[in-house]
Amino acid sequence: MSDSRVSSVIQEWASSYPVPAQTLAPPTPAPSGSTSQLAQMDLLSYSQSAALLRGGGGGEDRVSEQMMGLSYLPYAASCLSSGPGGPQTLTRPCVFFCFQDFFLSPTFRAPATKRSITKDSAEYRLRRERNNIAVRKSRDKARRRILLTQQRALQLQEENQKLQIRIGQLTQELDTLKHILSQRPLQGPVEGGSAGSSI
Amino acid sequence: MSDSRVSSVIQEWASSYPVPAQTLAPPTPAPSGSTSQLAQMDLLSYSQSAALLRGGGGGEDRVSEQMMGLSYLPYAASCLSSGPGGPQTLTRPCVFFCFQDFFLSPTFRAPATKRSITKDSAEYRLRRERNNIAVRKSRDKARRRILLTQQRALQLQEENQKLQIRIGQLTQELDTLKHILSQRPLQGPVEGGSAGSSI
DNA sequence: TCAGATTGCGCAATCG
DNA sequence: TCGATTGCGCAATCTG
Repeated sequence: MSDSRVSSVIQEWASSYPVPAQTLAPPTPAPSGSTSQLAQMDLLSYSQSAALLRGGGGGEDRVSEQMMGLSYLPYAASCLSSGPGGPQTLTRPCVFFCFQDFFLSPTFRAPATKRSITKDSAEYRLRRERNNIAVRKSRDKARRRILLTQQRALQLQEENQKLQIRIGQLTQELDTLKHILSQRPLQGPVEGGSAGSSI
Repeated sequence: MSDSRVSSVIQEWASSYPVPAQTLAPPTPAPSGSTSQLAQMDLLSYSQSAALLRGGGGGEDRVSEQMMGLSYLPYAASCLSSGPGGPQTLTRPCVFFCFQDFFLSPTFRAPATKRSITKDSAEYRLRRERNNIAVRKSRDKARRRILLTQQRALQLQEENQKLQIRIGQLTQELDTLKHILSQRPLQGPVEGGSAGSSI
């Protein structure tokens, strides 16, 4: 059921020793043919692409537009996770490749916090459950946000129409008054009323 | 950005998300009931809740609001879907109930699509892969839609401010004209003499 | 009945 | 370290 992608050992190592992708991963994931589409995505570190996707509205649009037309095409097999039991293909092979010999050496000890991460462990289940709760919470939040935005757009549109109508009324009234004024000579010579025409 | 363009875009958007006006009202804060909140969700059939969630924006808001406080808590076991192999509880029993005798009768043959559904089968993998593609496509679409909605809301807000300013200008101009007219007798006072203020 | 489209969910990676 | 986000796959369901 669970599609574990990267072997847990490597996962531990990866999360424990975050290596700047741009420095250690001269990825160049062989942008040949079928894998090039994902390769583009990989050229951006997660933080970079995430920043584009989240904060920068325009940026998000740009990146999205680039991916939009192709992102739902089947992933290249090399980018897909292999079977749950089979050997895992790393998403960022370059990073791990360089150091896995060392980190997988017998002298290397995983940090204490990572030791108990086994799919069978209670620790793992606890973490998973906590994350699942966080995910549900986050998605609820997102749904509410989207809904509020939609409602706000609708309200703004309605208000917009009302304002347009109001402008039409005011304009017409203004025209009427201007017409009346144009028909009424300035006169006022009676008491020297200086009806200054300010308009 | 011209009004018409924004409006048309909004119209298009609104038509794809028809939200009854009354549902836009602020959601009622969910009557306090600890267990009733999830239960209420269950009382809605999938199609009903789906209709609310899709078409009725406000409805989704209501339902979501009710669940919001609890939805990210761990699901009760009874709320989880049964195992893939286990007997499925129909979400819309009313519909199928009426006909299940027929469809489950010996003379009824399970459709070909159901026969070959094994996780090992190529048919299964084919379907999964197609669905994965569809999912990616659908989510891309949703992302774009959300982005467009956000952008439209911003545009409408800006346009609204401009309209407000315009209304202020027109109102002031109107007041000025009215003032002028009030100061100016109804013309021809020389021979008419009846200078009645018409405004 | 069928195939694509949606949607809720869990997992893993990553962010903050 | 831990909750919050996000992309993804799965399964159930909807839709035309």
